[in-house]
Amino acid sequence: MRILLIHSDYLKYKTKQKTKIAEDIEDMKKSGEFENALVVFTAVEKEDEQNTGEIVENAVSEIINVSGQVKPDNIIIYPYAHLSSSLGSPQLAKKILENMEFELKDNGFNAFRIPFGWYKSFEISCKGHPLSELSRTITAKPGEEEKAEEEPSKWHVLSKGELHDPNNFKFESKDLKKLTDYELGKLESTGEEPPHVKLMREKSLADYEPSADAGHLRWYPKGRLVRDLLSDYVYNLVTEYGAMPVETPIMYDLADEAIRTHADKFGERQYRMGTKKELMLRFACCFGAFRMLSDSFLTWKNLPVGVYELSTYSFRLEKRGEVVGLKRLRGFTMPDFHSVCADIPQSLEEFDKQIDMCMQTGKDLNINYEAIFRSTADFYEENKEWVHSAAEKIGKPILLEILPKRKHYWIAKMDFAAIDYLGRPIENPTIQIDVESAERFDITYINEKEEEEYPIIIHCSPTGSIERVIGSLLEKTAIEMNEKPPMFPTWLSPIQVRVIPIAERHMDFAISLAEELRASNIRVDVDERHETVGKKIRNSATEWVPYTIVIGDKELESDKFTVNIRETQEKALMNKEEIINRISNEVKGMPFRPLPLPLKLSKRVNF
RNA sequence: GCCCUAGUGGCUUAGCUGGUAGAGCGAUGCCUUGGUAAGGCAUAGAUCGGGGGUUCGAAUCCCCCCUGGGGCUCCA
Repeated sequence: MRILLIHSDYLKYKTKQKTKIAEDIEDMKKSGEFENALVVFTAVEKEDEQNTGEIVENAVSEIINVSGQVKPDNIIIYPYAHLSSSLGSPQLAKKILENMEFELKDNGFNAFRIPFGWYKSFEISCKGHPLSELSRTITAKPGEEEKAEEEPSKWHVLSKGELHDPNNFKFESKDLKKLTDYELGKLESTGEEPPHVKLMREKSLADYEPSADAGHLRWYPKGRLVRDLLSDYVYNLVTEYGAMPVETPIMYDLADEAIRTHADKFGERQYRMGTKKELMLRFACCFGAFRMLSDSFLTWKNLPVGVYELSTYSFRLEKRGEVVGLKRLRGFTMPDFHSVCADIPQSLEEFDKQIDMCMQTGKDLNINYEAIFRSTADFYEENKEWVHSAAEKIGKPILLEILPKRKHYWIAKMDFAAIDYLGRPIENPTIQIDVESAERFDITYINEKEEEEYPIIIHCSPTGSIERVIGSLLEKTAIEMNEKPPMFPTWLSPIQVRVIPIAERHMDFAISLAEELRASNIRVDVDERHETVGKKIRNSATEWVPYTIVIGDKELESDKFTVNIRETQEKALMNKEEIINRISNEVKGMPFRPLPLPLKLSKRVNF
């Protein structure tokens, strides 16, 4: 509930015209005038409907509090819808306002309620003292009993078809142990900053943009390249799986009932725009995908069918203190894949394939995932065998959460998490079986009996957000720092080969070598600055360049080059073909994009 | 959002209880044309996060705000 309190010399009002939701009133209530009045403009909001008693109580106590300070003769409850962008239903709103009036009278105040649902003219004279204009947001604190009643989830470790108590399980995987501790709230924090935050800036990938909102990043050319490569990777993966890439708007009109209901599930964590139309920014691709699917004609022959979109961007108004680095953003890019399945059995088949797809990304990106399977108790009981076989696909113990009752739109989901340097999970891929949205968005298909039916929808993000993938890769370099030099895999390295000419006379040769490598789809650059070889080698290393080639007199004479290999820290003698073959082999099957930077380092901008 | 903590050239930072900012890296210029993780010299670059206050005088003390980090809570 939103209220605006005006302490006025007088308030005059007159009803003019009825609206559809107008209450019936006696003639004497059609106009009125009140002196020394505390006018409480009030908007009842959607969320107030959960707990009307508490809302009335809190609103009244706030009004009494203010009136104790300004000492008005009258308190006027004035229904004023324009204070909120998320109004509750008129019937309930009226009821709440009536109760407020009653409570105030009961407390001995001269309270009066202005008629609801009429167009009214009014005139108010604000006193203008410091407390004469106040606004308040009234919320119902969640009742203690209500919280206590909610049954907690049951946690297990599922290993080789058997359930174990997480508190006594002998963990072989440190990562699963950490994930379990985190989920059960047992993880102790060291209070450090995750190392990827520093790395993303140091490597000129991304940085905070203080002129935007918190949690929105600027991406420098190298970072943009890495994002694009990962996007290409997911695109190739899901299209191979059969998904159809689409693109949908990033904002939606909350006047649409289905959009509004789906959006309201997200609560305060969304961006809303106070434009003429009440718009929200999407927090996932669901809105566009569902609207597209509900407008398309589906038959059982089409199913299962999937649409895929890379959400550049999704927006979530995460709480201020939760926004950190690449791990949790307010604007992020999420591969979002929705597949429509005829029924539960078909959705389980799809789920299995999507587990394979998520596992594949772990392999391709070389990120270790630990898995959590979550489902309602009902779903688990009915599909125990399938759950266990799905868990088997992970090939190691997983965490299992059984929720006593369904509280979200999904009945079963699997989340995959990477573990960061500080031992905390970064939630990456996810698969969810959604049993609510088809009906809400009126997505139907024609079954074999020619009847219209609601399908099951699976949400899947095979990698999780692109930013989190980059974050996980950076965290991994920090974790492995002592075992090997930090770097990206070659296919993701913004610069794959650096050519270093020793003196001026080696320049032409170096450039032509670079151009030949570039022609073989290798991202190569030339450090032709007037610096010592030692310094250029060092620079190349701090930029994590996998291959560095020094060109001097010897190289002009022979066809062999001395190549510094970052991964093994070896110096190898290779000819041009060997270099090209080695790199092509290393990046095989992975996307390629050309170097989006000047070939010559002297031309390069320092971000 | 709440609690704790921090903010000094592009980056890393020195600056004790108030006296008007010092360095390294980087950048630019000159010298060096060199063989595998920092060559030498010089120059430029700072409204000390912003606003207000206390004071003869504030990077330093006080208040408000912004931004970063950590914690709580939360991630349908």
